[in-house]
Amino acid sequence: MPELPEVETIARGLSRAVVGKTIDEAKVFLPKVVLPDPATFRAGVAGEHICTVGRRGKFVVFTFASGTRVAVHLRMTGRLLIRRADDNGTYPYENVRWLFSDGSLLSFADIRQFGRMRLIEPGQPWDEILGLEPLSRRFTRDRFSELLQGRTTPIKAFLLDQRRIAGIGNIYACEALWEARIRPTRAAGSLSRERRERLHAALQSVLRRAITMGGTSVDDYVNADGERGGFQNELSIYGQDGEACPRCSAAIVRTVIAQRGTWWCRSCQRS
DNA sequence: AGGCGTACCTGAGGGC
DNA sequence: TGCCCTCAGGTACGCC
Repeated sequence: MPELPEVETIARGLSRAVVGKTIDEAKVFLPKVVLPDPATFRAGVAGEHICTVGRRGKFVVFTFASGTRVAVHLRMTGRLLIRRADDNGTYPYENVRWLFSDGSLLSFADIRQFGRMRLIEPGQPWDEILGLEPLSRRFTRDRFSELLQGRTTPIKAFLLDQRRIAGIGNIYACEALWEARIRPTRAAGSLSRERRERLHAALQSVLRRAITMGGTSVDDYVNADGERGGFQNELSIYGQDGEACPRCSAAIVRTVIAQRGTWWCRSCQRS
Protein backbone atom coordinates (compact mmCIF):
# COMPACT_ATOMS: atom_id res chain seq x y z
CA MET A 1 0.00 0.00 0.00
CA PRO A 2 1.89 3.05 -1.12
CA GLU A 3 1.99 5.73 1.56
CA LEU A 4 4.19 8.82 1.75
CA PRO A 5 7.60 7.05 1.81
CA GLU A 6 6.66 4.69 -1.03
CA VAL A 7 5.20 7.50 -3.17
CA GLU A 8 8.27 9.65 -2.45
CA THR A 9 10.53 6.77 -3.55
CA ILE A 10 8.53 6.27 -6.74
CA ALA A 11 8.55 10.00 -7.52
CA ARG A 12 12.33 10.23 -7.03
CA GLY A 13 12.87 7.26 -9.33
CA LEU A 14 10.61 8.74 -11.96
CA SER A 15 12.31 12.11 -11.63
CA ARG A 16 15.65 10.52 -12.49
CA ALA A 17 14.17 8.53 -15.38
CA VAL A 18 11.61 10.67 -17.20
CA VAL A 19 12.32 14.36 -16.57
CA GLY A 20 13.24 15.88 -19.92
CA LYS A 21 11.31 13.30 -21.93
CA THR A 22 8.49 14.12 -24.33
CA ILE A 23 5.27 12.10 -24.40
CA ASP A 24 4.31 11.15 -27.94
CA GLU A 25 1.12 9.38 -27.03
CA ALA A 26 -0.95 7.94 -24.17
CA LYS A 27 -2.66 4.58 -24.57
CA VAL A 28 -5.61 4.03 -22.24
CA PHE A 29 -6.55 0.36 -21.76
CA LEU A 30 -9.04 0.87 -18.92
CA PRO A 31 -11.02 4.08 -19.54
CA LYS A 32 -12.37 4.61 -16.02
CA VAL A 33 -8.90 5.12 -14.50
CA VAL A 34 -8.16 8.38 -16.36
CA LEU A 35 -9.85 11.66 -15.47
CA PRO A 36 -11.69 13.70 -16.46
CA ASP A 37 -12.20 11.34 -19.44
CA PRO A 38 -9.98 9.38 -21.86
CA ALA A 39 -10.24 11.79 -24.82
CA THR A 40 -9.33 14.84 -22.71
CA PHE A 41 -6.55 12.91 -21.01
CA ARG A 42 -4.97 11.67 -24.24
CA ALA A 43 -5.16 15.11 -25.85
CA GLY A 44 -3.83 16.77 -22.68
CA VAL A 45 -0.62 14.72 -22.41
CA ALA A 46 0.23 14.23 -26.11
CA GLY A 47 3.32 16.24 -27.09
CA GLU A 48 4.02 17.36 -23.53
CA HIS A 49 7.53 17.76 -22.14
CA ILE A 50 8.02 16.54 -18.54
CA CYS A 51 9.66 19.21 -16.35
CA THR A 52 9.35 17.73 -12.85
CA VAL A 53 8.01 14.69 -11.00
CA GLY A 54 7.11 15.29 -7.37
CA ARG A 55 4.87 14.15 -4.56
CA ARG A 56 1.93 15.68 -2.67
CA GLY A 57 0.46 13.48 0.06
CA LYS A 58 0.10 10.08 -1.60
CA PHE A 59 -0.07 11.57 -5.12
CA VAL A 60 2.73 11.41 -7.70
CA VAL A 61 2.60 14.71 -9.60
CA PHE A 62 4.00 15.18 -13.11
CA THR A 63 4.41 18.80 -14.24
CA PHE A 64 4.67 19.56 -17.94
CA ALA A 65 6.24 22.51 -19.76
CA SER A 66 2.80 23.95 -20.54
CA GLY A 67 1.88 24.03 -16.83
CA THR A 68 -0.51 21.12 -17.24
CA ARG A 69 -0.05 18.48 -14.56
CA VAL A 70 -1.00 14.84 -14.03
CA ALA A 71 -1.69 13.67 -10.47
CA VAL A 72 -1.55 9.90 -9.95
CA HIS A 73 -3.02 8.09 -6.96
CA LEU A 74 -1.92 4.46 -6.65
CA ARG A 75 -4.44 3.47 -3.93
CA MET A 76 -3.51 -0.06 -2.81
CA THR A 77 -2.02 -1.90 -5.76
CA GLY A 78 -1.14 0.75 -8.35
CA ARG A 79 2.33 0.82 -9.89
CA LEU A 80 4.18 3.32 -12.07
CA LEU A 81 6.90 1.45 -13.93
CA ILE A 82 9.68 2.69 -16.18
CA ARG A 83 10.20 0.45 -19.18
CA ARG A 84 13.08 0.44 -21.63
CA ALA A 85 12.62 1.02 -25.35
CA ASP A 86 13.24 -2.67 -26.08
CA ASP A 87 10.62 -3.83 -23.57
CA ASN A 88 7.67 -4.44 -25.84
CA GLY A 89 6.01 -7.25 -23.90
CA THR A 90 2.54 -7.05 -22.43
CA TYR A 91 2.41 -6.14 -18.78
CA PRO A 92 -0.19 -7.65 -16.40
CA TYR A 93 -2.93 -5.26 -15.31
CA GLU A 94 -1.50 -2.41 -17.36
CA ASN A 95 -4.20 0.27 -17.51
CA VAL A 96 -2.36 3.21 -19.09
CA ARG A 97 0.89 3.55 -21.07
CA TRP A 98 2.85 6.65 -22.01
CA LEU A 99 5.05 6.33 -25.08
CA PHE A 100 8.04 8.69 -25.05
CA SER A 101 9.70 10.15 -28.11
CA ASP A 102 12.93 8.23 -27.31
CA GLY A 103 11.04 4.93 -27.53
CA SER A 104 10.91 4.24 -23.77
CA LEU A 105 7.65 3.71 -21.89
CA LEU A 106 5.92 4.44 -18.61
CA SER A 107 3.26 1.94 -17.52
CA PHE A 108 0.50 2.51 -14.98
CA ALA A 109 -0.54 -0.95 -13.78
CA ASP A 110 -3.08 -1.74 -11.07
CA ILE A 111 -4.58 -5.11 -10.13
CA ARG A 112 -7.58 -3.70 -8.27
CA GLN A 113 -8.34 -0.87 -10.66
CA PHE A 114 -8.71 1.69 -7.84
CA GLY A 115 -5.79 3.93 -8.83
CA ARG A 116 -6.42 7.03 -10.94
CA MET A 117 -4.50 9.40 -13.24
CA ARG A 118 -5.98 12.89 -13.28
CA LEU A 119 -5.19 15.56 -15.85
CA ILE A 120 -5.05 19.05 -14.31
CA GLU A 121 -5.23 22.15 -16.48
CA PRO A 122 -2.70 24.93 -15.79
CA GLY A 123 -3.65 26.88 -12.70
CA GLN A 124 -6.51 24.53 -11.82
CA PRO A 125 -6.57 23.85 -8.05
CA TRP A 126 -6.60 20.15 -7.21
CA ASP A 127 -5.06 19.54 -3.77
CA GLU A 128 -7.02 21.96 -1.61
CA ILE A 129 -8.61 19.13 0.35
CA LEU A 130 -5.21 17.72 1.30
CA GLY A 131 -3.72 18.65 4.66
CA LEU A 132 -0.19 19.49 5.77
CA GLU A 133 2.89 17.71 4.50
CA PRO A 134 4.26 16.00 7.64
CA LEU A 135 7.89 16.46 6.54
CA SER A 136 7.47 20.13 5.66
CA ARG A 137 8.72 23.06 7.70
CA ARG A 138 5.11 24.12 8.31
CA PHE A 139 4.36 20.90 10.20
CA THR A 140 5.55 22.16 13.57
CA ARG A 141 4.79 20.69 16.97
CA ASP A 142 2.50 23.64 17.70
CA ARG A 143 0.63 23.29 14.39
CA PHE A 144 0.16 19.56 15.03
CA SER A 145 -1.14 20.29 18.50
CA GLU A 146 -3.63 22.80 17.10
CA LEU A 147 -4.91 20.26 14.58
CA LEU A 148 -5.56 17.75 17.37
CA GLN A 149 -7.35 20.25 19.58
CA GLY A 150 -10.97 19.35 20.32
CA ARG A 151 -11.02 16.26 18.13
CA THR A 152 -12.90 13.29 19.57
CA THR A 153 -11.97 10.80 16.86
CA PRO A 154 -9.43 8.09 17.78
CA ILE A 155 -5.86 9.29 17.17
CA LYS A 156 -5.37 6.42 14.71
CA ALA A 157 -8.32 7.60 12.60
CA PHE A 158 -7.07 11.19 12.81
CA LEU A 159 -3.66 10.23 11.42
CA LEU A 160 -5.32 8.49 8.44
CA ASP A 161 -7.45 11.57 7.57
CA GLN A 162 -5.75 13.08 4.52
CA ARG A 163 -7.56 16.43 5.06
CA ARG A 164 -5.51 17.05 8.22
CA ILE A 165 -2.10 15.58 7.43
CA ALA A 166 -1.42 14.20 3.96
CA GLY A 167 0.46 11.00 3.25
CA ILE A 168 0.14 8.84 6.37
CA GLY A 169 -1.51 5.43 5.87
CA ASN A 170 -2.09 2.37 7.98
CA ILE A 171 1.51 1.17 8.25
CA TYR A 172 3.09 4.43 9.41
CA ALA A 173 0.16 5.36 11.66
CA CYS A 174 0.66 2.07 13.53
CA GLU A 175 4.45 2.46 13.66
CA ALA A 176 4.39 6.09 14.85
CA LEU A 177 1.83 5.38 17.59
CA TRP A 178 3.94 2.49 18.81
CA GLU A 179 7.09 4.59 18.79
CA ALA A 180 5.32 7.37 20.73
CA ARG A 181 3.82 4.80 23.15
CA ILE A 182 0.25 5.98 22.51
CA ARG A 183 -2.88 3.81 22.52
CA PRO A 184 -4.44 4.03 19.02
CA THR A 185 -8.00 4.35 20.35
CA ARG A 186 -7.19 7.43 22.42
CA ALA A 187 -9.29 10.49 21.48
CA ALA A 188 -7.03 12.75 19.40
CA GLY A 189 -7.80 15.92 21.36
CA SER A 190 -7.22 14.29 24.74
CA LEU A 191 -3.49 13.68 24.26
CA SER A 192 -1.21 15.45 26.72
CA ARG A 193 1.30 17.98 25.45
CA GLU A 194 4.09 15.51 26.09
CA ARG A 195 2.38 12.81 24.03
CA ARG A 196 1.59 15.21 21.18
CA GLU A 197 5.26 16.11 21.02
CA ARG A 198 6.34 12.48 21.11
CA LEU A 199 3.91 11.63 18.31
CA HIS A 200 5.03 14.58 16.19
CA ALA A 201 8.65 13.45 16.50
CA ALA A 202 7.75 9.79 15.88
CA LEU A 203 5.83 10.61 12.70
CA GLN A 204 8.72 12.53 11.20
CA SER A 205 11.26 9.94 12.33
CA VAL A 206 9.44 6.90 10.95
CA LEU A 207 8.62 8.58 7.63
CA ARG A 208 12.23 9.72 7.15
CA ARG A 209 13.66 6.32 8.03
CA ALA A 210 11.25 4.60 5.65
CA ILE A 211 12.21 6.93 2.79
CA THR A 212 15.87 6.12 3.45
CA MET A 213 15.02 2.42 3.09
CA GLY A 214 13.04 2.94 -0.11
CA GLY A 215 9.64 2.31 1.50
CA THR A 216 7.86 -0.77 2.85
CA SER A 217 7.00 -3.78 0.67
CA VAL A 218 4.60 -5.92 2.69
CA ASP A 219 2.47 -6.75 -0.32
CA ASP A 220 2.45 -5.30 -3.82
CA TYR A 221 4.60 -2.19 -3.55
CA VAL A 222 7.60 -1.77 -5.85
CA ASN A 223 9.36 1.42 -6.92
CA ALA A 224 9.47 2.84 -10.45
CA ASP A 225 12.27 0.39 -11.34
CA GLY A 226 10.22 -2.58 -10.11
CA GLU A 227 12.33 -3.05 -6.95
CA ARG A 228 10.99 -3.77 -3.48
CA GLY A 229 11.64 -1.48 -0.50
CA GLY A 230 13.54 -2.40 2.64
CA PHE A 231 11.52 -1.00 5.53
CA GLN A 232 9.39 -4.17 5.91
CA ASN A 233 12.43 -5.57 7.74
CA GLU A 234 12.42 -2.60 10.14
CA LEU A 235 8.75 -2.69 11.18
CA SER A 236 8.25 -2.81 14.94
CA ILE A 237 4.51 -3.44 15.16
CA TYR A 238 2.64 -3.44 11.82
CA GLY A 239 1.52 -6.95 10.88
CA GLN A 240 3.30 -8.46 13.91
CA ASP A 241 0.31 -9.95 15.79
CA GLY A 242 1.39 -12.70 18.16
CA GLU A 243 5.01 -11.52 18.10
CA ALA A 244 6.73 -10.00 21.11
CA CYS A 245 6.76 -6.22 21.41
CA PRO A 246 10.36 -5.14 20.65
CA ARG A 247 10.24 -2.72 23.59
CA CYS A 248 8.52 -4.65 26.40
CA SER A 249 8.14 -8.21 25.04
CA ALA A 250 4.38 -8.34 25.65
CA ALA A 251 2.31 -9.96 22.88
CA ILE A 252 1.35 -7.63 20.03
CA VAL A 253 -2.38 -7.59 19.32
CA ARG A 254 -4.43 -6.80 16.23
CA THR A 255 -7.73 -4.94 16.64
CA VAL A 256 -9.91 -2.94 14.25
CA ILE A 257 -10.03 0.86 14.55
CA ALA A 258 -11.79 3.04 11.99
CA GLN A 259 -12.41 -0.11 9.89
CA ARG A 260 -8.66 -0.76 9.65
CA GLY A 261 -6.48 -3.51 11.04
CA THR A 262 -4.45 -1.96 13.85
CA TRP A 263 -1.43 -3.54 15.51
CA TRP A 264 -0.33 -2.33 18.92
CA CYS A 265 1.01 -3.30 22.31
CA ARG A 266 -1.52 -3.18 25.17
CA SER A 267 1.32 -3.10 27.64
CA CYS A 268 3.45 -0.15 26.54
CA GLN A 269 0.85 1.77 24.49
CA ARG A 270 -1.40 2.08 27.48
CA SER A 271 -2.59 5.69 27.27
C1' DA B 1 -19.62 19.72 10.82
C1' DG B 2 -17.85 15.65 11.95
C1' DG B 3 -18.06 10.86 12.23
C1' DC B 4 -19.51 6.53 10.41
C1' DG B 5 -20.81 2.87 7.01
C1' DT B 6 -20.43 1.29 2.39
C1' DA B 7 -18.99 0.75 -2.55
C1' DC B 8 -15.34 0.10 -5.48
C1' DC B 9 -12.05 -4.34 -7.02
C1' DT B 10 -9.21 -8.66 -7.23
C1' DG B 11 -6.37 -12.19 -5.21
C1' DA B 12 -5.25 -14.76 -1.20
C1' DG B 13 -6.48 -17.87 2.08
C1' DG B 14 -9.57 -20.52 5.16
C1' DG B 15 -13.31 -23.88 5.56
C1' DC B 16 -15.57 -27.90 4.12
C1' DT C 1 -8.73 -31.35 -5.16
C1' DG C 2 -11.61 -27.64 -5.70
C1' DC C 3 -15.18 -24.49 -4.91
C1' DC C 4 -17.21 -20.84 -2.18
C1' DC C 5 -16.98 -17.31 0.99
C1' DT C 6 -14.71 -13.63 3.42
C1' DC C 7 -11.35 -10.33 3.98
C1' DA C 8 -7.87 -6.70 2.87
C1' DG C 9 -7.49 -1.56 2.14
C1' DG C 10 -7.62 4.34 0.51
C1' DT C 11 -10.82 7.22 -0.76
C1' DA C 12 -15.35 9.15 -2.26
C1' DC C 13 -19.82 9.57 -1.17
C1' DG C 14 -24.14 9.36 1.23
C1' DC C 15 -26.36 9.51 5.61
C1' DC C 16 -27.30 11.00 10.35
